[in-house]
Amino acid sequence: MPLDFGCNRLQTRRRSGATANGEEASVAVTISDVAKAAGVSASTVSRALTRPERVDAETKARIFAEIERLGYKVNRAARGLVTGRTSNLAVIVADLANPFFPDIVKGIQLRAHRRNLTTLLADSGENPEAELNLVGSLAPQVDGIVLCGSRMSDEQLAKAQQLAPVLLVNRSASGVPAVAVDNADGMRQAVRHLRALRHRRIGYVGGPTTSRSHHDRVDGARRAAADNGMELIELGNVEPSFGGGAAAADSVLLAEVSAVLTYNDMIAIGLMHRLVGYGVRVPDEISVVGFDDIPLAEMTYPPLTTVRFPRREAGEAAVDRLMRVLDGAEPEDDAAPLPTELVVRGSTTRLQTSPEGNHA
Amino acid sequence: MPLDFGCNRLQTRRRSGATANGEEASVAVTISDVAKAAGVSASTVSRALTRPERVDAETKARIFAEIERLGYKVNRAARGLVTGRTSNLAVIVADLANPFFPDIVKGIQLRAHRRNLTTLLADSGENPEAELNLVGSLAPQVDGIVLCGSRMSDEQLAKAQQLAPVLLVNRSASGVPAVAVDNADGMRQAVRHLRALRHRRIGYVGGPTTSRSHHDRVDGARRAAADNGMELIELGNVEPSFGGGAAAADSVLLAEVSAVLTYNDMIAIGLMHRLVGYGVRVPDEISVVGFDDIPLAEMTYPPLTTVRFPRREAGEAAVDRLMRVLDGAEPEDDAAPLPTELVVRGSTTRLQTSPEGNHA
DNA sequence: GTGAAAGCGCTAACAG
DNA sequence: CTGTTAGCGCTTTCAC
Repeated sequence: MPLDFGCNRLQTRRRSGATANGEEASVAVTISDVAKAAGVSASTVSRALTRPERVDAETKARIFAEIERLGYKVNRAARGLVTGRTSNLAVIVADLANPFFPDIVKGIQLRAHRRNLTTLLADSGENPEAELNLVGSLAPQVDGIVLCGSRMSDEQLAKAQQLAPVLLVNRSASGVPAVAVDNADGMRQAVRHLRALRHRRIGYVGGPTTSRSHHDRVDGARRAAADNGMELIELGNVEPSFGGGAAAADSVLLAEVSAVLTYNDMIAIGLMHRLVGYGVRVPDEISVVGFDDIPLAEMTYPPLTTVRFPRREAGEAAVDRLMRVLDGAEPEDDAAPLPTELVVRGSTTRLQTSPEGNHA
Repeated sequence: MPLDFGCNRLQTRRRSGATANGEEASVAVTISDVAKAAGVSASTVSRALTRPERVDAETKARIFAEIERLGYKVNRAARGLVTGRTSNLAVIVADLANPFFPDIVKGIQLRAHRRNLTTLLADSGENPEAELNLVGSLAPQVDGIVLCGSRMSDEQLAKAQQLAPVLLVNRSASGVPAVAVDNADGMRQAVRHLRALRHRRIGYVGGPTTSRSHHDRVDGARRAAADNGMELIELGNVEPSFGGGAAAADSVLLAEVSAVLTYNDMIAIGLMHRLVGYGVRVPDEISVVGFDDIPLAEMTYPPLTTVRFPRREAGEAAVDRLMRVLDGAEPEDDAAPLPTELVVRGSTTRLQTSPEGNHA
């Protein structure tokens, strides 16, 4: 654990004698500058900021006028020092470049901003150890940490929890608050969709077996297939990436299914890409369905039918939930999972009844 | 988990008697805890952390042992309060979901982490006003701000600069430090590539006219076309998005060019998508070249020939440069622009000499 | 080489 | 309703 050997010198930016007309005010106006200008004490200014109702309306007006004029901004670090609340929120994502995450982060920021929280973002590079280290170094500076797509083991997660209040997005572990998404239901919708399009024998290309959502998804698919009297051929597990999807193309073809479900969009896209390379026509010869509805999904050719994962909503829920936990709520009061939703685009089509019914 | 002793409000997380084997250590060990444990004063511990060479080796060893044992972490907010340095860096990006930005952010984080800086990330949603507001709210908490793809006007930028040291990535404005990328040279390489493939009459689909990089790119293309005796047909300007590219397809076809350069990859991808939809074969009937080399570029069919924009490097350079500025360097000492690099993939091909030389 | 003291900007009792 | 006081955790003179 690398210790921090502090920084060298360097000057703070300082105010430069805020003149009467406030033109000169350069930076770092403090609460006592405001107090002096408004002819009150620092505590009154502080109170005006934190408990406005306990301050005389007129005084308050004067204070806010000065705040405005001087361009005063509270120093959150100083405030945090005394309140014990940093008003900072850390977000750790597995890989920022993975199109799955940005919208979650945006959702988090949206809510955080609304609650006057600042977000510290870090990227673990899919590395569980790095992730835990990040938790360690971020923990002291934040009120809580949102882990998106955490790769940590349950033990590591437990350690992380000792360091700071933690909230999981799309992952679950007993005793750790989380925001869940209804993955199984998404798969159910996808299967039902294929059923409606007359498919009966379908494939499933799985994702990382270590991933909770993989299990939720495959279970959902199995159950739905059974419920609809369909045959589900499981085609193994691949990396949840473009390359992983491409690699699955042969198995898909070999399985002679008329449609294939995938763990996620990246797999679906890689798969379609390879299929197209083979000269297989999607969706005429084979329908494919993704999961997540990442932005890419509508840019492929044909556009991908997929299940929307409510990313922004999950991000928003994450900060709401985390704040509730900080305010003492039970981790157990598990809210209902966020709903998923099938998005039909061009990569699925109705199966012809006759086996050789496909003509270009 | 959150034990709330009678104390009405939130309690700070506190230590709970770190035992010899350090298992109990919960949180918030302070410098004086360490001092006490090591039998020295707080200032000595502080010194050991910030100026190790001024502390007796043996004492130091004892101190570090306790730091380790107790799991002490410096409270950066408290340190910042006295040093005037927050050790925080803000990054504001136009749109996190734009695949162009994540790698820049990663580069920034990499360097920031190495320098023991924490990154605060914010997304301006492409909105200049929101961006300025973010600068305002982030400024007091950071040592400097990196603006990636800033949408602010020069005036807004000037205001921002009053609030905190600012550094621009891939944008320039006089008096504002920036890390530049050699956009013009990238276009030169692209044009040269097409020339080598026998193309003579090529198109250029432009991006936002307000964007500096658009101008650099189109200028580079013009100059290179002239230098190589080629005809460059400018096909107007579109949104730098998938949709913008698709919208440009008709103009491209009408222009009867054998190859087309685009402002960026998203445009190129949208364009190819639409072209494929029309039944136009890429690259056999028309070659297309993107710019940026976003991850998507190698996932299209065919994979996109493009110019790599050194995003990670730009991010790294950004924090280096910003720190140098903070240490008093001149904003003018403009380093050389970062180099770009042509990446040849499948969307360009050699033009047949005979007009009807194309067979599938 | 080390400790004592002061204070960064702010909030939180507690008086008044 | 408002001012005074104390102190959050840390660094930094300044003595010793």
